[in-house]
Amino acid sequence: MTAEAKTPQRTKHRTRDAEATKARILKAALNEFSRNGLGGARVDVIAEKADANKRMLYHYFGSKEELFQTVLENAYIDIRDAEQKLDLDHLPPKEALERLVRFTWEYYLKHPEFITLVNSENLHRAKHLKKSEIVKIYSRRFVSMVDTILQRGVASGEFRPGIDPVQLNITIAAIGYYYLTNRFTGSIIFERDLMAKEALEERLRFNIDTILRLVSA
Amino acid sequence: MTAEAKTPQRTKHRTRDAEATKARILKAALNEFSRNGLGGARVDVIAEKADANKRMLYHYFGSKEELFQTVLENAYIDIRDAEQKLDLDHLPPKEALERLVRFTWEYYLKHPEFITLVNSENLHRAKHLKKSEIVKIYSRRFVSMVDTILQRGVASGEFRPGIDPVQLNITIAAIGYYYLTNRFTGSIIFERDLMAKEALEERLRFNIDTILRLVSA
DNA sequence: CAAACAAGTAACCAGTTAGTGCGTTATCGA
DNA sequence: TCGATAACGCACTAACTGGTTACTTGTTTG
Repeated sequence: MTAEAKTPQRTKHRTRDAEATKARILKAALNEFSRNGLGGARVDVIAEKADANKRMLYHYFGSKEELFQTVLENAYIDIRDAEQKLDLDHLPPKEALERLVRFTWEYYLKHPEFITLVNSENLHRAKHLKKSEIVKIYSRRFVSMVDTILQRGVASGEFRPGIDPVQLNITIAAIGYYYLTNRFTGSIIFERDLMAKEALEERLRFNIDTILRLVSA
Repeated sequence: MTAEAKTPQRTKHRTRDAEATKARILKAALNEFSRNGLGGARVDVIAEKADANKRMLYHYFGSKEELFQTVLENAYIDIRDAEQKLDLDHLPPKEALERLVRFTWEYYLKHPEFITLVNSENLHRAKHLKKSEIVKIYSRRFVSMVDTILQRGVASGEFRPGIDPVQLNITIAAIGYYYLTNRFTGSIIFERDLMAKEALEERLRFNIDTILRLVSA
């Protein structure tokens, strides 16, 4: 099952490197948590995947839940950072919005772990995110991003006024997130492969269309 | 925590009733699975909540996974049945669509277990749903329902042609499902109580608007 | 009404789980 | 080079987990 997993040859003497070990544990934890959820993830498996001793995991992160919280925080920081880099303020409103819809879709597609992590966190009523101050700070910048696009669009007459940026934000996420998180049950119920190349492209086009129709004047 | 749980007084001699016991187990399982997911659910807890012996659970359902499959099947059958009862064919297309959006939203709101169950099933790559023939049959009727509305709307000139009923179906589900399944993380990130009465009403209005704008000619 | 069967129960088991106690070894500043 | 510190690892455990064994008790029917 994990034949190729122990990539770094298990030399008896690996040079000591706290940061590297931490990073390996974090990477393995992200993988295991996203694959099986917080409840289904196994601490022993994380340690093994990280080619680290379980004792190190507890030394650096304290407990399974604290490790989960760190992994979750990192995941949120990563997506928010990527969003900021989009630099939408220099684009015409319509193009900015289209680009955001496309980005959101492609990010979810490239990082299915993010979706699974968020699902797991909601199953636990966001108890870990509640404690995370850093995520709250990042979130504010994100919400105001869409707000700015919306305002510019209204000013130029392209968008209709009165749209709640939070509702728009949620909708942009929803139409991509739902499709991808429920891709397995969806493929059965709709009797088509939702993950086929053309199906994915069609969905992205549909989503851009949905959002533009929603905001158009 | 479960002070009032053992509602039926634990008389030493309860009259024997296989169907009632089965039903109690199923109800308790739905509760436990939706609260904690398949992995997080505990068989002992289900038995206790059902006020039944764990052996009965294995006698009637075989294993934890088979019990989960039954619970999941029942949940799908319930929502499909409710949808059929909407009787949308006798309504003008626009009203029919609005009613479907409203129904979907309210069903998710009333039955959060359904959402959690579906999430759990997707974490397991739909391995249980794959085996369920009955759900596939029910799904077909459901997809054709939206297709019919769409066709009637195009014929009357109210809707634009060329809309894929599957994409529309997915979108209707998505804008409600995402909001509700991520209500905990969402309330933190957007710094507002997404479950407040006015917030829910606003979201429903927004969703109806989104779908009508999407299909309008 | 007795025997056959189904419903129901308690105690138990083997494997797993998150978490630790304690000893070893590499690294680095003095 | 020495000794302090931090990285690392083995082996353990107490509690838990899904599943079972062996049994009792109620119900039905020839």
